[in-house]
Amino acid sequence: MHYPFASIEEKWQRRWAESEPYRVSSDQTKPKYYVLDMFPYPSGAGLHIGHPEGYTATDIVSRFKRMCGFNVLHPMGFDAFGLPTERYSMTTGIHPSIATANNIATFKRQLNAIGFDYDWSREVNTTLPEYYRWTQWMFLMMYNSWFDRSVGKARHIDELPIPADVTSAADIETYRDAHRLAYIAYSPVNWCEALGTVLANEEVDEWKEKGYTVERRPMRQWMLRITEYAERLLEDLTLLDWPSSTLEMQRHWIGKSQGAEVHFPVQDHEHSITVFTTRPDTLFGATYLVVAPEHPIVDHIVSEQHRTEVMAYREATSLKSDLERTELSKFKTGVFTGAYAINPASSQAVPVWVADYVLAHYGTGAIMAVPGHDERDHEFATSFGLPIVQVVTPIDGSSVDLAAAAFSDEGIGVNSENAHVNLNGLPTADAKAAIILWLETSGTGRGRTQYRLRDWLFSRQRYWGEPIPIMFFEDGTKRALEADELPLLLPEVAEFKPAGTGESPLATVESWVNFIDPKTGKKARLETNTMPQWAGSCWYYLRYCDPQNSETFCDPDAERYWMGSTGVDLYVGGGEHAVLHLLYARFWHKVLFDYGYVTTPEPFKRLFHQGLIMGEDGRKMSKSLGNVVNPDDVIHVHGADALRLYEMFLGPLEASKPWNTTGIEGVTRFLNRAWRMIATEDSTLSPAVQDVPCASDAERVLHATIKKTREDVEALSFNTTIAQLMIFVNEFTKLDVRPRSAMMQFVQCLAPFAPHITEELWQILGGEGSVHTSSFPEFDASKLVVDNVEIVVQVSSKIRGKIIVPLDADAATTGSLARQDESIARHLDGKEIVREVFVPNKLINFIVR
RNA sequence: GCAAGCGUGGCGGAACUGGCAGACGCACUGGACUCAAAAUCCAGCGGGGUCAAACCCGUGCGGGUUCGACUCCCGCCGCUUGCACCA
Repeated sequence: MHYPFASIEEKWQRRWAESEPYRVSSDQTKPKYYVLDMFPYPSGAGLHIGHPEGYTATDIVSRFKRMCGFNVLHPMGFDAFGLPTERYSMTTGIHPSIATANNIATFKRQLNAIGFDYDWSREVNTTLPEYYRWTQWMFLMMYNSWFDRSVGKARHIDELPIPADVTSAADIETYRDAHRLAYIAYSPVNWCEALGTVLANEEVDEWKEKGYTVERRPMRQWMLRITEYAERLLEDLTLLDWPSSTLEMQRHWIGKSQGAEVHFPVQDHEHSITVFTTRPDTLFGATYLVVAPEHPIVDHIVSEQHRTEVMAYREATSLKSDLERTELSKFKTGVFTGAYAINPASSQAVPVWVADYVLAHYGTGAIMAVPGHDERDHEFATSFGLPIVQVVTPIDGSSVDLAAAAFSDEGIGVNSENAHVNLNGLPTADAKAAIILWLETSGTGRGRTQYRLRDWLFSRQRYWGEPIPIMFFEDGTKRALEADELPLLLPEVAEFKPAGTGESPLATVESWVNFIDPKTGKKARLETNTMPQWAGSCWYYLRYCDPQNSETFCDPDAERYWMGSTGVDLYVGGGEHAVLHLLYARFWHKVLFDYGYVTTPEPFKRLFHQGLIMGEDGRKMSKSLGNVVNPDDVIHVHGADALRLYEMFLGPLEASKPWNTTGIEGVTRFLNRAWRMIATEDSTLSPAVQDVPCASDAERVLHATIKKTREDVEALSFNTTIAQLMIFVNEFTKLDVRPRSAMMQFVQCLAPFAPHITEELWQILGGEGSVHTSSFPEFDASKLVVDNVEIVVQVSSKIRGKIIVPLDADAATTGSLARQDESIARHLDGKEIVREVFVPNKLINFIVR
C-alpha cells in the first residue's frame, strides 16, 4: 500500500506555485544565507539523474536554513550561450534563442517536478540582452583598466602614467592597449583550412578523425590579463573553505615558481636570448640553448645553411596538436639553428637549437639546457650528442653517472667558478642566491618569479555568445561602446555557418558589422568575435542578488546584504569546474573588488563538489551504454520525494556511487512507513497519534534525531541523517500510542528532504501554515542523558564482557562491578593485574600477567 | 611521470578526538498473515568453530607506535580524479 504520492506532489507543487512561500524576502534585518548551485547548460536532452543530486543537497540546506530563521537566497538560472546550441541550429535551422527557450522550459518543468524551492522571479538567463548587457559592461570595465603593480590592483586606464617619450595620440593608444586587462593579441588557434573555421579544442579530435587537417595558426584574439592577478588568486586561496584537492589544483594551475632569467648573447648577432630557469645554480652546466619553434628570434639567428631545415621543422610543429607535441611523442625532436650563444658564466659558446619540447608560452620561450641535471635536457642531449657537464654533486658525497641519467636533486655545487662568482661547495639554495646576486650585479640576468597561468583567450569565432562591444574605424582607431550604448545586441540571422575567413558568422551580417557610428559619425566595423561560454558564469551569482535591475548589474545594497562578509555561503557543483570556471569567476570578482563594486575579495566562501552518480553497472552513465536513468521515470514510479531521498541516501554527497533500482524501494518503504506512522489510508490522522507526553526512551530518540539532523545537515552528511530518521520511524512505529508533538517534530526534520509528503502530514497533524516556514525544532541536551551506560570490559585488550554501570561511574566502581562479572572473573582468575586502563563511560581494560 | 583522494560483509555504506567494526538500507533465509500471491509484520544475516556455548580470525598487503589501530606513522599493491615536457 503506497501513500498517494502522485496526488500529494501535484497538489503541493500547484499550491506553492500560487502562494510562493519561497519568494525571497527583502527583509534585511534577518541574517542571510546564500546557497548556490552551479547553474546548468540547458541541453536538448533535458535533466539527467546527476542534476538532482547537487540540487537536492542545496535544496535541503536552503529549506533547513529557512526553518532556522535565515533569509535564504537559493536561486536558479541557465548558462545558455554555447556551441552545442549553435551546432543544433546549423543543422536544423532553428534559431538558437528558440532552441534555448524550449530547452529551458523543459528544464524548468523537470526541476519543478522535483519540488525545488527556487524563487523563479530571480531566474537568470545569460543569453537575454538584459543579462548580457552587464557581461559586456564588465568586459568594458576590464578593457578600461590596467593593473597597477605598485598597489597590486586594477585602476582606470585614464590613470595609467604615460612615459614622457610616448607623445603621439596613436602611440599613447598603443601604450594603453599594451596595458589593458582586455587586449588584442595574436595567439595560436586551431585553424582548419578546409572547413574555413577555427575549432574549439574539444572539436579538434573529432574533425581530425574525419580526415581534416587542423593546424595551430596565430590569429587575432581578445585576451584577458588574468596573469596580473596570479599572486592574489594564489594567496587568497587561504581564505576559502574549499575541498583541499580543488585548492591544490588551483595552486598547481597558477603554478608559481621562483628562479631567474639569464641573458645569453648570440655570437655574431646583436640579439641575445633570455631564458628562464628555476635552477640558476646550474648555469655553469648549461651546454646548449633551446628555443621554442614559434620563438621570433629564430628568424634572426638561423644560419643560411640551416634555414630550410629549421623552417620545415617549424611547419611540422604547427601541424601537431598539443597532445601530439607532448604525450604521444616518445622521443624529443629538434634541429640546430647554426647559431651559437655565450654562456655568461662559463664564457663558453653553446649551440642554439630549436625543439618543440620547449613551450613558446611559458617563461621566455627559451631555455638553457643543463643535461647533467635535468631529465628532459639529458634525453635531448643524449639523442643529439650534446655535451653533458656535472655542476652539482649529491649532498652525501656519492658519485653519480651522468652519462646514464641526469641528477636533478638539489646538492652541492661543483665546476662552477669564474673570476667573479664561485658556487663550488655551496648547497643548492645558497648557490641560487649567489648566482642571482652575480647575475644582477653583472647585468646578465635577474631573479624572477614565473607563473604557469596564462592569459585568458577570451574570443570565440562563433555566433551564439556575447558580442564584444568594440568598434573599429577605417583609420585604424577603435572605440569601446559606452555603458549607455549597451547592450550590443546579436543580430537576428538565419545562417550560422562560419564566415570561412576565420571570422565568426557575424562577419557575414553586413548590416550589423558595417555602420556609421552615431557618436563620431565615422564609418565603423564591429568586432565579430564573441565571448566564450565562461563569460556569463563569471558573475551570475551577483545578478541573483538583484536580477531585475536595469540601472546596474546589482544594487550595492543588495550586494552588501547577500554577499557581505562571506560571499556565497555555500556553493555546490561538479568537480569538473574545479579550475577554469572557479578561477575565472574569482578573477572577475577581484577586478570588481578593486573598483569597490563588491564587498568581499572572494566570491565563494564554502565550496562542495557532489560526486558522480554512475550507472547500475558501475560505469559512467551514457546513452551508448544504455545505463541512463531518467528522473522523470523515477518520479512517475516512486515520486519526487523518494527520488530526492534516495539520491541523498545513496552515500556521501562527495563520493561517486552507482545507482541501484532496488535500492530506491528502501526509501519508498521508509516514506510509506512514515506515512502509516501518522496517517491512515484515507489520509486522516491515525488514531494512534494522540496528545500525550513522550516516554523518556522515546523522547531520547526524538532529541537524538533532532540533534543529528541539525548537525549532519550543516555538514552535508545527508545519508546519515536519513539513517537516523529511519531509526526514528522504526522506534515510534512500535508504539501503540504516538505523541502528536513528537510526530510533528519528526515531520519538521524530514521536511527539507521530502517537502511534499511532510507538507501533507503537517496538515494532517494540524500544523499551522506550511511546515517549510515553521521553526526547526530544538533539541534538549538534558533529554539525551542516560542513567546507565554499557561499558566494555577487556582483559589484556581483548573484549571479554560488557557491564552496565551508572553514568560517569569512577574507575573503582567500574572495576569492582567488572570483577563481579562471571566471564571477567574467569579470565582474571589466577592472573596478576599489572595495569588498569579506564575510559569513563567507555571501557575498562585489565592488563594481566 | 606529478598531485590529490579512496580501498570496510553478497551490495550501497556507518563508526566522535585512537576505545563494542559492520549503524541504516538493499539483497538473501526462515516465520506470521493469505485459498494463493503481492504488500505488511516478526526474526536471522562477516568468516571459522560448536548440539549450544566457549573460543579463534576479520576493515587491500607488509611492518611500526600504543594497554588498545578501520582511525596515527613507514613501505608496497590496486582504483578514481585532475594535470601532463611549465625548464
